[in-house]
Amino acid sequence: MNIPVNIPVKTPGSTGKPAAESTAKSAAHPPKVTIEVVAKRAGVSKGLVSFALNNRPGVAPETRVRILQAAKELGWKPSLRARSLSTQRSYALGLVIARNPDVLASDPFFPSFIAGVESILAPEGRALVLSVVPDAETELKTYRSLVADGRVDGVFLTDLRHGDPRIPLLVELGLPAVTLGRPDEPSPFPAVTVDDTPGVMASVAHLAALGHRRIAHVAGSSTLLHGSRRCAAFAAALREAGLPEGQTIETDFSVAAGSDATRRLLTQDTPPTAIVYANDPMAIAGLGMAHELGVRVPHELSITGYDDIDFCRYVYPPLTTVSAAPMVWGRAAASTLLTLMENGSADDVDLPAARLVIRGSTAPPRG
Amino acid sequence: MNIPVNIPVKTPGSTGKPAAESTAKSAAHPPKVTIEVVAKRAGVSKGLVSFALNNRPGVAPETRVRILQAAKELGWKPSLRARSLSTQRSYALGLVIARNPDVLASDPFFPSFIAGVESILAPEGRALVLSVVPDAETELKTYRSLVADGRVDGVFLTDLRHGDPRIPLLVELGLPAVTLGRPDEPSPFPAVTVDDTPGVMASVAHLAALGHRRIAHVAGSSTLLHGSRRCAAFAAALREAGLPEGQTIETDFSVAAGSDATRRLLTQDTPPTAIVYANDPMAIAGLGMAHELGVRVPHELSITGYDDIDFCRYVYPPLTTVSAAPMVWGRAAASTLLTLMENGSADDVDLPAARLVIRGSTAPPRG
DNA sequence: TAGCCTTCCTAAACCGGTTCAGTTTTGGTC
DNA sequence: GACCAAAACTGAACCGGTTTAGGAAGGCTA
Repeated sequence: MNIPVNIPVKTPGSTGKPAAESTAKSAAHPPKVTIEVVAKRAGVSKGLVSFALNNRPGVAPETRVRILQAAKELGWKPSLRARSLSTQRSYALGLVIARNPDVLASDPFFPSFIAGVESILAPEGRALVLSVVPDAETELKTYRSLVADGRVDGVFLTDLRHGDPRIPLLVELGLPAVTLGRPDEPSPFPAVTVDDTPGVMASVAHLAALGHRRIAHVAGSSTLLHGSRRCAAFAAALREAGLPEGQTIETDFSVAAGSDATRRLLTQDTPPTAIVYANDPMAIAGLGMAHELGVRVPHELSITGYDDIDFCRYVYPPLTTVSAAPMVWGRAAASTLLTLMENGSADDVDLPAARLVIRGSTAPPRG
Repeated sequence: MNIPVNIPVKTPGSTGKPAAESTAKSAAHPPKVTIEVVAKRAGVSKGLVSFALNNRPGVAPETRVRILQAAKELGWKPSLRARSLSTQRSYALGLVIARNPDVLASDPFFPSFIAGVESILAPEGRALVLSVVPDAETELKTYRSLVADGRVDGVFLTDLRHGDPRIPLLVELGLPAVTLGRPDEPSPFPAVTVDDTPGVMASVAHLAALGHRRIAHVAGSSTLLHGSRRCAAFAAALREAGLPEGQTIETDFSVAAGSDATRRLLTQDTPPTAIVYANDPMAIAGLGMAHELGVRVPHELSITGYDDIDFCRYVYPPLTTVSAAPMVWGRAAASTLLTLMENGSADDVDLPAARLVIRGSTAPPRG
């Protein structure tokens, strides 16, 4: 049953740490280049090398040049570990994700967000320490141990919740942070926000303009700030359009929940003619459920999502959705966090509001 | 346009590093608990505390107890940074992902894999350092700098390629690693594998049994080992079933490419009656394209995917696919890497072969 | 009682940077 | 030439552990 494909030459038990030697000409120990060696070469004390490196005042211009020259010749890079010990910093940032693995897997937000973060951190020589934990309790413990171990100098706070306990915790721990979105209580941390209200309102307005009167909402978890905010935006938009209150079903943002909610909505006596989903994965699941129930989209049911994930363009019909920009968000958050740590303060950043992208999943009702 | 929602009380510019003080009773400096303090309390030298902590021989049993007791009373945890400096280890593991952001975003493999990795690392006090880079060249540089900075003690090697340059690089750098899958050339590193051949072959066998004779393959990138292996398995399965060679289109695993490939296949004079996709996102895109072209699935076209991502169950018709188990993979890889670093060697692990999951997207042809 | 191991422990070096008190050099002013 | 301040630089302490050489105490053999 186990078909061997290209099994490499390897005697059992030979797997192991590769030998340290790399070049053939390694006669003795490859002499480690430390700040001492550089100092000697440049004919100065190691303290001065340190000064020159971190370009601080008090080093004569020509001496500085000589030192940097020596460092370059020797190929010296200061030891991050030694530097960490004396500066009490780790030159790394942290991201703790507390999510049900299923939800995490179907949500493309984080991969993109992280790609954005990395694009800023890498050139700065900062690393990203990632933790994925199963629940909120473990999450708090994780922050504590990240700080206790001095693993990170700052963190990204995503998936804000009402009265988020992480904010006082981080304050207590003295850990700088950036919040993705604005917390609903006083926070000392800079916030990077994308206003998602206009996008949701535009979705509803778009549906209303098409003639829909019974619009339902498959919402995300109301414990999450953006979940309840999108919910509020939905209700406000209905009022604004002069429509009656719509049905709302709260979910955990998972694909399975989106599917279930859709079934419940569509198997009623008077089903809605349009459904606004709080994220794309649920909308796609809803699309599947509609198919299964024989409800044609968009002719008998209009559907909108949120996020504009890659899939949207390629399901059928292509999904009308609201375009967020997680990569941009990641970049902004990383820049802000770096600024905060460097200057001791950073301004909030408001990214351009997410915009409605109209595709084929919405049409006038009973078309 | 910018609707303010719960803007917290905050004077501009007040954002900044939160004050370090946490408890009200912080009279003077909160006295840092170092190994010195513990040593003093236990009435021994700090060297001995170190010995006791790392339970090494040469400490009298009662003394050891006294030391550990003192440490507990003082709430002492050894400083990771200091320990890093003297042991030359970082107690962190690395994962470098080189992927087009689009592909990365639609592929739920990594989130799940990482969740699995974390479930093993966290209890061991190890952190995961994640890098997402745009291309293979940057990837190599990233490994170099991770080592140069001593950020990680070992790495996970995913998305193996033919004659993968990362393997000799890691050997040169002396960095322990675990490969996800077996490289096609000698490798000193332990491999954690899931044999994907049986799954692909089962897919084809299943389709052949249903009566399909024109089966096409939308393959992944052939530079990736698992891409070309699945391709080979596909061809082999056709031969085994006594079917003629099938059409194969190579892609980059992206949703867009899956959609395009499907259009090309279906708009031919004699289109296939079944398509085997190298991953689920492409299969789902293929499903969308089939709908768009008015080709009914599964009646006029059968479709199979690979990975069994969450979506599969919720699209319509639900997708027949091959179930991989990225979380289990993550766990196995993390365990193996830890073993390797502790013992200097670790055995290969063969995880149970991925299995075919039959759902609604496959049926006899021209039903 | 000397000689020799063990066992338990200490003191100090070490990892490789940063930082600061203080010394030497430089240059300007009267 | 004396005086002084600023600039340039050194030496040593420091971050907080690990590791090693070696010392003291105790037990065993001859």
